[in-house]
Formats: sequence, C-alpha cells, structure tokens
Amino acid sequence: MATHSKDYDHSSIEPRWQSFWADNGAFRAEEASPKPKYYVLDMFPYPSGAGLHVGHPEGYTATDILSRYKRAQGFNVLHPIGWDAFGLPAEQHAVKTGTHPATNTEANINNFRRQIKALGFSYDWDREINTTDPQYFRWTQWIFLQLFKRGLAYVDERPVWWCPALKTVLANEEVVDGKSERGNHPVERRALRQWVLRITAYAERLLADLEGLDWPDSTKRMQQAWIGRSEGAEVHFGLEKAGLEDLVVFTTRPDTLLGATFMVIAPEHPYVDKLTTLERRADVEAYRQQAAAKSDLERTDLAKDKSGVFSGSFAINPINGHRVPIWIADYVLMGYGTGAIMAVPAHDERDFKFAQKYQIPVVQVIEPSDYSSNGVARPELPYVGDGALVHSEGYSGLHWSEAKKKITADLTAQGKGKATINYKLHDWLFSRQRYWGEPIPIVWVNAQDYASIKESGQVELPADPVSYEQDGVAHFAVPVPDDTLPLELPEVESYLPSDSGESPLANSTSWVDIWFNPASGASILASVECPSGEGWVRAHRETNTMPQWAGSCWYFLRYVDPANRSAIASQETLKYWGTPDLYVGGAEHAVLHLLYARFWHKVLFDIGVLPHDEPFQKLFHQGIILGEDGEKMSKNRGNVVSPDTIVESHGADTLRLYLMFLGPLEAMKPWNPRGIEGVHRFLMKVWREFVGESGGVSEKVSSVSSEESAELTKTLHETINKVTDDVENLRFNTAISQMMIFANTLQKSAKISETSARSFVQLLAPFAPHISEELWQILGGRAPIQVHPWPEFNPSLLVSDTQKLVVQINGKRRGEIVIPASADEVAAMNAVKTKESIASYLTGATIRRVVYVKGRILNIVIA
RNA sequence: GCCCAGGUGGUGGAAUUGGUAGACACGCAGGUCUCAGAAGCCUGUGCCGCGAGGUGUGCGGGUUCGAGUCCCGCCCUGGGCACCA
Repeated sequence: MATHSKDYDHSSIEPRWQSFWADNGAFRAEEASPKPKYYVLDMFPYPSGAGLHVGHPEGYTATDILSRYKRAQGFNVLHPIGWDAFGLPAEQHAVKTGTHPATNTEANINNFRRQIKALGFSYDWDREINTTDPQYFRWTQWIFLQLFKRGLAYVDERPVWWCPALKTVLANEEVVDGKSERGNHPVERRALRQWVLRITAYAERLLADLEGLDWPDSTKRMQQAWIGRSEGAEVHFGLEKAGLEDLVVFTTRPDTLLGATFMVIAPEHPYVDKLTTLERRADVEAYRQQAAAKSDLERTDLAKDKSGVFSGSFAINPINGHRVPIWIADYVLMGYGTGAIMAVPAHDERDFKFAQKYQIPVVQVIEPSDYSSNGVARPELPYVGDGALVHSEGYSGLHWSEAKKKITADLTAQGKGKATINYKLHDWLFSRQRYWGEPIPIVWVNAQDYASIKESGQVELPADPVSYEQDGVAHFAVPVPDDTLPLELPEVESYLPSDSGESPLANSTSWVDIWFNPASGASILASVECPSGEGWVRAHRETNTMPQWAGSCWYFLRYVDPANRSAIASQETLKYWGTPDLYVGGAEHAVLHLLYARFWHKVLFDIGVLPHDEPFQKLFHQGIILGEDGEKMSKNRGNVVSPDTIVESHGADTLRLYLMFLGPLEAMKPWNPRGIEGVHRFLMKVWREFVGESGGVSEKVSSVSSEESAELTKTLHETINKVTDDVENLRFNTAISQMMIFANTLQKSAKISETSARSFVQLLAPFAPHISEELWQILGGRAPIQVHPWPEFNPSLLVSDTQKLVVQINGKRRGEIVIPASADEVAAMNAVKTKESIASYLTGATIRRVVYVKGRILNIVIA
C-alpha cells in the first residue's frame, strides 16, 4: 500500500502559508494593544556573501517557537529582524571588485532575506532595519554626538594593529596570533590618532548592574573578568632625585608595603629617562629597544622568563623611609594601574622570580597566623596565603586585612597615598580607518575659530575641548548639528586606505576640506571662496568611521519605532515595549557587543532618552552546530550545510524541528544528515494520521469524543503539560520527544476526537508552523492557527488511582508491583509478600529496614 | 597557570534534581506486505553470558537503604582569561 492519505508535500504547503502570513500581516506587532507585550529578539546577522548556514536558524527557530507560542498565549509579540550590514568583508569585496560596498551588501541582504523567509520565521517584516541605511545610521551618529557632548568621546594617539598587506587597521579581535584573521597576513603596531569612548566612566555600574540580570552565569563572569575591578591603594614613593614628582604605584596589598625591596616601572613609563642615571643609560636604552621590538605575542610567550634592568635610581618607602632600587622591566605593563609597582618578592610570584634572577633581597612580612604558636614548617616563599604581619615596625602582629586598612589610612593621613579601585577595562577604541562604516559627524577647526564658536553659544560643545596636534597645529573638534544628520558617505574612487593609514575617506578632498557653518551645519568646498555671512569657518571633516559594534549597540531600540524621524524611538513606544524579554544569540558576543550595548544604553538612560537602564534582562546563548565531522562549519573544510538544500529536500518544518531535536539549545552539537529522516518521518506520520485519502480529514478523527481511548486522552494531556513547560524553559528537544510519543500512541489508537486532534496540532504549530496550518485547516480551523488560545491541560486526567512501585532488595531492583495510589508502607509490603518473584528473595531473611517512597520505590534491607 | 562548562549505548541525546539508567530518535538485525523494491507496520537492540545471573553513566575513593545526580582526589574535551601588581 502506498499510503491511505494524500501525500505530505512540503514544497507546496510551505510557500502557500508563507504567502498567506505575509498577505494577512499575521506577524505584525500591534501598535496600541491592551494585550501584554512580549519582545523576543535575535542577534541580527551580518549578511555575508556566503549566505546562511544551518547554525543561523538554530537560534532563530528557538525564538520563533517562543514568539508563536506567546501569540497563542495572548501576547502582543514583537519579533523583529534586521541587518548588521557595515563591516570589513563588504569593504574588501569592494576593494577587489571596485563596486560600491552598498551594492554588494544589498545583494547579500536580499539573499539572506530570501533564505530566512523560506524558513517561515514569524518576523514582523514591516520593522526590518539596516545599519547602513542613512535613516538608521543617522541615529547611530546622533548617539555618538550625545557621547561627544558629554565628554565621553575623545581623541588620543593609540597603538593599533596595522596590516600592510590589507592596507588597513584591524581591531583586536581581527588579529589572531599576530596575524590577520582574514588572509593570515602579519600585522604590526602603529600609533595613530583614534577616537576613544570613555566606557571606563561606567565601569562600576556595568559591573554592579550585572547582578540583577537573568543571564548565563558564565557570561556574567566573563564580563566581570573583563571589567576586572580590583580594590587596593595608590602609594606615593618619594624619589631621591630632585625635581621629580612622587612615583605612584597601584597595589592590592598595601599591607606588604614594608616588604617592598624594589620598584619596577614599565619600559614605556614616562619616568624611564628621568630616572636612568648616566652610567646605566646604555643598558637601559638597549633593554628598552629590546622590549619595544617584542610583539605583544612574544611578550606573553616569554611570560615565564622575567627580564629587566636597573635604572640606577632609588625611591623612598613612605612608611619606613628605606631606599628602594627602581628597576625597569616589561613584566610591568603600562596599560594597567600606573605602569609602576612596588615589588614584594616574599609575597608575589612574579616579583619573587625577578628578585631571584637579579639577587634582590627578599623580606618576609606576612606569616601564617598559627606559625609561631604551632611550630608549623616555615612557609615557602613566595607566600600568598592568609596571615599576620611580621618585620613591619608599627604593624607587626596585625592580621593582614587590618594592616591593609591601617597602612592605607596612615598613607592617606600623610598625603602619601589613598585607597583606590582599578579596572582592567580600557576605554573603547572607536574609530576605524575604513570606508564602509558610519562617518563620525565631527569637523576639525583651528583654535581661534573654536574659541569663537564656543563664544557664540550656538553649538553644544563638551566641557573640555577635544583636540589633537599635527605638525605643530592644534585642531579642535566641533559637532555637526543634530538636525543635519545623517552625514552620508561620499563617493570615492578607491576603497583602499591611504598609505599613511588614513581612511579611504581622506582621499576625497572635496568632502574633507570645507567651509563650514557650525550653527547651521552648511558646508561647501574649501576650494571655492568662503561664503559671506556669519560664522563660516575653514574646517576639515573627520575621516575615520565607526566600528561595526556601533550599529549593533542600539538596534533593538529602533525596532520599537523603526520609522520615527524625530527620535530614535518615541517615548510611548519605548515605554510600551520596554527592552527585549528574551535575547538569543551566540556566546561569542558575551563580552564586546553585550558590554558596548549596555554602555550606550546606560548613557542614553542617563540623558533621559530611555526609561530603562539595562538593555537585555534575559539572555540565552544557543550552542554551535558543528559539521558532520565534529568540526566547526567552514568553507575551507567543506562541511557547511546550507538550509536551502534541506528546505528543498525535506522542507522548512523538518529543518526547524530537526535543529531543535538535535539536543539542548545551549549545547554544541554535530549535524548528522541521517538524523533528519527521523523528524521528517514524524511529520509524515502526523500527516497520515490526520489526513485521509482524498486530502480531507482522516476517518480516524471522530466528532464523537467518547470514541477516543482514555489512554490517548491522558497522553494528550501529558503532552500539553510537557510541551508547555518545555517551551517556557527553551527545552525544545524534549518537547519534540513528547510529541513523538503522542504520535506513536495515536498511531496505535483506533480513534481520536476532533478536539484532541486540534489541540495536538496547536502544540506542534510553533515548531512546524506550515504543516500545522495545513492540518488545522483540514481539521476545520480558521487560519492563522496562532490566534487560537493555547491548549490547557487538565491535571485531573493525569492523576492515577494506582501507583507503580519499584521494589528493591538491598538497593537492587528485583521487580515492581502495582498497588492503589493511596497504599501505605504496610500495604506495599503485603503486596510484595504475595508476589512470588520478589517474595522469594525474602524467605529466611531478616528485614532490617524498609524505605518506602510513595509512587517511586520500596527498598527492603535484609540481612 | 587561573576561571567556567562538560564527559551516559555503535550515534544524537533523556533521566521528575538522591529513587526503574538509556525516554525519543538515528543506525543495525529479524519479520510482515510486495513479482520485486521503496515507504509503512511489527519485534529486538548497553555490555558479558546458552542460561540463571552478573555488570554498567571518564578513572579512583567516600557519604547513603539507594549515587549519572552529593563530597574528596585525578584524567580528558570544549570555552574564556592570561605577567592585571
């Protein structure tokens, strides 16, 4: 027999329902609605030329299931999508082909959109956004200007990764092991003028506010570690050499101050020259050159072998006045703390190694508290454990935590130090020397013009001017007026950066060099005569662009009110939709994207633009789908699976179901092409059960509900219960297992009531929406299925009047009995005694103990 | 080196959080239907053993009537950080 039903044909069903949803605006989020809202967000994709691979729809399927489920639960659901479309690959494609990156980006987006639509995700396409759309990046630029005006953006000469082969600057994350991530070219450090955002001003709040977030612990920990708060003290060491300010160090262990036998400053420390004595000069210079030649990679590679050189100078310990030699060594980093440390070799691993190598004295100042009384073996140095102070005049005997407070207080009283907090977090390097990014809406003017602009009071400027100097000339930053945004990218002839490392925009002199009116924002070519009228100044535009992170820092806010022309979103929509109730995306963004977005969000909250100060209350990371070979999917390995192939062969519903059936959402799991058959068979089975030969309802479906077996009814209610619970907790794999159990039970049943059939199809709908709409319609329901209330389970159907009890003898399973649900231990024991197969184990034995757990186990302990 | 997650059949995974280990699915074997095959359906399938039975959740200990689950010590895999003073 071929089959008794019209075949399940995904290729006709799926496009039909996709058109139906689109034509009926089925997934449009309602503007004003009395319903409770639910906002489910995916991390929007970068539309690469390679198109989607099956990893993308894993997270998207999860959020789609939740969206459809929440709609059936009566929520007004916002489920949007968009494109994070600025970025390096499009730019490199442009360099190679000479075509505008926008052209290529648009083609990629069209391909991504087609692929995503083919999977039947219930996005509200009316709210689609694109970070490269001027109407979008106008607000990215606007946010930047708010940061600028509040002193949170500044320029600084910064060492950056420069790749000579690619002729471009690379971000840290684009450099792997000293090579460019793309192309594997060597990179080098170059100091270039950069825009930097003062994220460190928010370090404390970014850290403290993590606490209230419903995020994976590992992600919170990663952000904590990244922010890297440590409490300690700043200590001022006087210098023997006249005419120098104190040498300031940061330490987390001020209690060990009297054990400091030397100081170390980083090779880049500004005091290196000043502290180097004449006779040490040659050695120091040689060492400094050697350190400078090391790449960061080498410097960490050689982490174990410490090296350094004596400066010839001494500092004075502020507490006991001892002379302390000052060394220069690259194990001290200029980028952390003050770039100088007090070295306590007795109680620090690194200082100890260094002291050993250069035969510097080691003075122990902490001793385990019970050392002297108990005569425990003298601790090996370096000793970093708990204890009390020794050899510390005035502080000996104090517990180190007490000494820490006391020494810090004494230093403070003398003006020689104070308690401080240090962060590993650095300010955010925000500029890129690239074409395909948001132009930074700043122009540069000279000092006199800046002064007059400031005096005019017509332009909002930061309290401290942002400026830089080049060839002896100072340039001052002036914002482009908000209402002239967006500042669009000029057309350029070449997308290659200049050899000096400047952005390709620098080559567009007609765009860069201008007469500028700061109040109106008007500008014209500098090559023509200065226009008449008030306020015109000679200016040149900033040529750096923003990094890809910029557009993704706030995109979730735009979805709420995507067409708003006067604000990033209206206050009403921001209040109604709030922030996403669930945010799903890869763990690779655990730190940077999520930290940057939190930073911007807090700034926008502070200036009254947003009613909430954290963007993502609940976060979930989907795992990675590996190739068949267990390796990460990549073009090079040839193990990439395209969703297109699966949609064609098995359909979107099957792909969605399989992605969810593979394992827990958060797990890393390999793709197995054979496994997909299992879920496909499941869908065909469901189809066969409900659809008859003619394509109408199968004869098995009965309008007489009493024809349905009690067992099937019970299984249905177990399934409603489990699927509901699992969807709420994003455990889709077990939800699908349960639906398979139902289908298997159904297959063995003679009849199913129409209402039960409908309920089951409703459960399946979020997972496999196309087949479910089709079945729903065949069963007489009106599309779309999601507007019909989610089935509720009847708990009374799940209680049984008997219980199955596993019987163990001495912890070993020996059989099971079925007894009334209300049975107590005595009744259970009686039942066991009448069951020969179990009772035989008890003959002649003494019962020592009986453990009875109702409905679970009866364990009889015998001697 | 430090921090985190994880290790369960031939495979992906499940296990009510201390109570029948292996749900569901893949694969495999046998059967049914068929001229034949595909699909479907039925049965079996952790390992050892003909069997009774034994044994089994990375390894070694421990707690408990009872441990995949809790504790101690290792090993391995994946992720993050890495001279952070």
